[in-house]
Amino acid sequence: MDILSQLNPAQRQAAEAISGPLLILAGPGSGKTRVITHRIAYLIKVCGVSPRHIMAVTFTNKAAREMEERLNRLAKASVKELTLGTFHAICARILRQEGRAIGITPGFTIYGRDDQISLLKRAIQEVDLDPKQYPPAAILSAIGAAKSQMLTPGGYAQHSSSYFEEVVARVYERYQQLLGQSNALDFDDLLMKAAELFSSQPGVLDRYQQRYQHILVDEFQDTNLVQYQLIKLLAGKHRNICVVGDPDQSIYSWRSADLRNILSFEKDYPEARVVLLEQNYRSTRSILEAASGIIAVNQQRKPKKLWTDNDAGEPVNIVETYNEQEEAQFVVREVERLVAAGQAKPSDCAVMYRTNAQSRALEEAFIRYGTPYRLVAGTRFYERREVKDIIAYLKLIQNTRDSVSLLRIINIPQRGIGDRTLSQLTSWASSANLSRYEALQLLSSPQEDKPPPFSPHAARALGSFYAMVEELVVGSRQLSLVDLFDLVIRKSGYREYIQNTPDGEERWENVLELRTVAQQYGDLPPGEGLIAFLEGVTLVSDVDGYDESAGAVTLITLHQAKGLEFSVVFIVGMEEGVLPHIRSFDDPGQMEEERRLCYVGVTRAKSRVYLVRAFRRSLMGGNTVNGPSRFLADIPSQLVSGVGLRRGEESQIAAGAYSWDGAPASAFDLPELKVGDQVRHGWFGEGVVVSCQPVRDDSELVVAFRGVGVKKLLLSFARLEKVD
DNA sequence: CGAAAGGCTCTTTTT
DNA sequence: GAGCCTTTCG
Repeated sequence: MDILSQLNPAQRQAAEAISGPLLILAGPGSGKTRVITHRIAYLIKVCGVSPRHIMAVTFTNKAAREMEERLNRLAKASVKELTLGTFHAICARILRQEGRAIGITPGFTIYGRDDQISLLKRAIQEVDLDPKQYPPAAILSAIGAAKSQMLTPGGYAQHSSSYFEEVVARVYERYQQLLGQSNALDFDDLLMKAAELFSSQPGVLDRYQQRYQHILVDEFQDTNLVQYQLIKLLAGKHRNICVVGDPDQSIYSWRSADLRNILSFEKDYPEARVVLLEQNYRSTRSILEAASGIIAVNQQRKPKKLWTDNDAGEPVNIVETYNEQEEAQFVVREVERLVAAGQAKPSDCAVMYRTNAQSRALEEAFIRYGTPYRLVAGTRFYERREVKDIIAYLKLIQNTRDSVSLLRIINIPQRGIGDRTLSQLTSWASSANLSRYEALQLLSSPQEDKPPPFSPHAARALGSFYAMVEELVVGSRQLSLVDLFDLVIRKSGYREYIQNTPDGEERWENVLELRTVAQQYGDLPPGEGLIAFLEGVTLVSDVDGYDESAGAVTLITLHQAKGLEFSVVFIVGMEEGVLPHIRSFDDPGQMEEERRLCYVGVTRAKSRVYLVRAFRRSLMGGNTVNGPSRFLADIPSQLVSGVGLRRGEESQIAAGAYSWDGAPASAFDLPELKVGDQVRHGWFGEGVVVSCQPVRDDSELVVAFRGVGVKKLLLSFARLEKVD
């Protein structure tokens, strides 16, 4: 049987070139995932390579899971021994195994973004800086950038060339100390320490080089320097390294992803073969050409010629609405229309946006219309207070030095351990050179040479907290994860506590949902289950939970949409300041990235694309009027059809293509209106003009409609009729 | 010590 | 509009 028989010639070439370095430049929809899975299956089934000797790195856990499923089907062999996962997950595994060699305890805790921020706040305070003047988020991103270039605090300090960087250097150093005291590694440490391990321990490196005869990296355009170094080290012996990417889909530069990795690849591996995958199997020709029009404007790119055998399909729809509510309403109604016409199922449709905040208006509309939807990220399940609390308990049990978790829950539920007691504990512990938890331990044992500073009341509270955690720690050694979970709830009194807060029942439900997650680790031995669970909940990404079979419309950020595909794609917020985002305006490089983001969105679509913008949008409380996104102008006009466009743009519309609120689509003469005039609206009925404000080249009206209420409308858009 | 109220600052994207 | 922090009061 020929595993590769289903591939086109270029794909086949990419799958077969198993020895030596290989760079696959894969356009959107070109069957990239297909190539990777077939390549691995080919390695295993045809070339007889043991899965043990293969490492495949994906961008998300979900991608890893899917690849595993596909391989199980394709190779019909156990791929259990395959090393498959994200850089972070793979590095965490390696460090638990080998970290001792560079002073890392196997039971380390992984700090995610929120933990990082909270530890960073403390670090900033401890070097006597004001967290208000130096926002933790800004410092965190500087430290992250440093770590992605493998700069230690010392190394960073040497390079620092501005006052801010000197500040960062000081904070960075303290922050690393605090991490060490907590026996914790942050996200970026996972990569950096793994690279450090391999650079400093030739013996360890040698073993791993021996093992990984074949290495594959997906989404290579979004790797950063540490990640590049890691694979360079690992592939150093066999040099069978295959990287797959598309420079036009590089959208993570803010996370230190570096497109230069693709250039470096050809330099570091001069013998590398390059395969281009240019045939698109996903999209209609109109969609592909529209996307090409958008991306072609970028200067920093190699032109490439994507093509497809698919039909031209429908034009790309450009839609203007008045505000984000109407934008959302348009989306929902259009979905309903497509569904009713039998042209799509809800699950075929996705709504994409630049920022998470945009999902709110959409959600409200979906709820109001009763149309099923699924929000990919936003749920942010693991960011909920109650979920974080329980996880903090479990983290503390697993690693009692974890100061972030300890401080989070030491007084939740309230145990009478207030700020004062806490700062006493902190200074007492640090003067004795102990972790806070060790200090608690000392407090409850009789031999004290340093008298603890606490009031009897506080001492009792601390003592009973310590006793509780100790009991939980003991439990963790013998109980299954779920039993431990229940013990935590019982001993802490968390259920009663959370149920008495606002939205208590809903919060409790979330705790139970977390419990269900914990159940999935039931077959692991006690300690291992806990570590695996904690690692799982820390390294999850939002798309990981995304289930395409849910039968609902998908609401998703453009970033998360990378790698997915849908029949029908709505991109909302096609406005200057939103997409492209305002923060990219003064940086041409960032602007190019916004353009790539738009390109990623459009190329997710198989058959229909709607680019929707709102004339007015509320942003952070305020209101803004945004012009249409510059990207819209870069789509060849013959590929476009407009809906609900304002006057002056109507010429582009295929006449009568769409009338989305039942208003007569032909009434384009703008009536001259003044306060007090009677008007009729196709939707709201009759009303009276309350105010009339000029906005740009237009007028914004406030109209009181009989039996409907007061509405704000845009003159050119509302299609009002004057009633005499 | 803790709850409640008021004031402040941000809001890009995320493994 | 929300979350976070500080202040204030009981």
